[in-house]
Amino acid sequence: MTNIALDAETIESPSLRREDGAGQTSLHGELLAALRDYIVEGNLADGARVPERLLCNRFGISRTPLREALKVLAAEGLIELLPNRGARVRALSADDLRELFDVMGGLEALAGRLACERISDEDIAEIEQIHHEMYRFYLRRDMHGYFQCNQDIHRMIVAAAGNATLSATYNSIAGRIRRVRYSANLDKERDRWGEAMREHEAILDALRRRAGSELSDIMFLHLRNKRKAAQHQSAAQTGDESSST
Amino acid sequence: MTNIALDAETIESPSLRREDGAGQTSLHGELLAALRDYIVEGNLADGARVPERLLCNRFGISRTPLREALKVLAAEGLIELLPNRGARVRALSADDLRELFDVMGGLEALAGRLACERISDEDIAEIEQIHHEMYRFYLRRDMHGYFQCNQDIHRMIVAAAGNATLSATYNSIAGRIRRVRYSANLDKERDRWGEAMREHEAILDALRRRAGSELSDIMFLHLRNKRKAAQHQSAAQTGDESSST
DNA sequence: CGGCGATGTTTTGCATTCATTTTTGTCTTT
DNA sequence: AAAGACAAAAATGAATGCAAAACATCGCCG
Repeated sequence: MTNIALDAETIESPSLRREDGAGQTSLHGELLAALRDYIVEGNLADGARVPERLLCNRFGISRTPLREALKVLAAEGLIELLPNRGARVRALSADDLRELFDVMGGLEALAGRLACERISDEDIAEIEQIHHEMYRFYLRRDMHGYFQCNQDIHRMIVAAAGNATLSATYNSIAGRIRRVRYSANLDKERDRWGEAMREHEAILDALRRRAGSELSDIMFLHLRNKRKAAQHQSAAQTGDESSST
Repeated sequence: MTNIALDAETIESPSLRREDGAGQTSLHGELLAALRDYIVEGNLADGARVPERLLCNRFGISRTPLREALKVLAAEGLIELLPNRGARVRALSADDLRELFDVMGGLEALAGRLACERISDEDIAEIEQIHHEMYRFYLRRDMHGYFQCNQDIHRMIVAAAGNATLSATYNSIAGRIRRVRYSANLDKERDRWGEAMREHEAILDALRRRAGSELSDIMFLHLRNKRKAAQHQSAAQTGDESSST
């Protein structure tokens, strides 16, 4: 009776692990997360239509729960629904990226401000530790490690804000941005790298002093600079590669 | 063949106007908006279960599109889905309100900052006009008119930020907050009223000077004070009414 | 008399079905 | 040969059907 028998052995059920141990994971929630990852990880090209039938087989479910998940993803802004023409992966225009980065900057600015109000010395110490680790990666020119630490720090600041609504909103925006590939050649932006390190120093300094308003500014500008770097690189990719001004 | 004939004349189709004129309104979108309004406007009590069958009749649709809309509203945070136990209207705890107000403050702070970067003199003049109108309402102690202008100003600043993603996020958060009833006896908070007016003066001043960072601070603190007022009042309502300290 | 378990009803979640719409492929016409 | 028209095929959007879970009612036993 299952729809699994449709195309014989088409089914790999790539995700959808039904771990019922701790959290009640209500197929819908699982599927939603799986499908979101599937799209965020770039398994579908920009603007491509979302193949319902295929995904149904892929995840071993019928169209109803899949379509429910699609509506949610559309509300999140990850895909768009064209009436009678199905769902498309939403391609991010340069303007969309500008918007997303700025909103992300606003949310991080808020996170910094709130974090100053309630962060403990221990949490600051923990962030400092990651920061030093990140610095070592920076000295070693280890992009991957640096990037990891960088993300951890930002995540920790958002967490330190103690605001679940903020975290959820932040994650949603971050997920949408994550779709774009900052093809790892950030090496070209060596200057930016050093600048980013200095900004992180300033972030830590403001955090230590619990200077909320100040940290808020720094966080926003930090993201603004990140945005500029991303835009610059994006332009360099789509345009000619040689003209580095 | 319509399912309208279910319970004879039960159908009033309270919303769901199918205006096909300009925008393609894809039943799903219509239903989503209608259902959101239905809940935001308080037609269902806090924590009440969302009656699928009833709403299907109410809107003249089957369970499938309704359930799709419910998933989206759950993702938005307006309702919560309990596995195998349907949807409940999400009751906002004091902590939820704190979070929502702070996020709203962060978003308005961002809106102010961005608005300073790109707002035109004409738009500022327009805001000033509303501001003066609001001031007249304030002098006349006309709560309703004041409140209307107030909201208009905040909306205009968000719009002036020129960031659709920000607007969407802002509207989502604002919608969730709107569920709580600031039962119109804000009169009790006369002091706060004057304070709010002064804050709005400062907002306009910063906006005129395009002092983004400064405006950002003011906006956040403005919302923070609003939050305090709301919390204070909420406490007064749930607790004893007489102790106005 | 109160707590507990069985049984029938309702509700939920998902699969399936059905009516439209869109898309594709072919054929005709100029 | 290109453009348009038509028809077949597929996909979409919504309704309905069905198994399982929750809920309620009632009888049973302590």
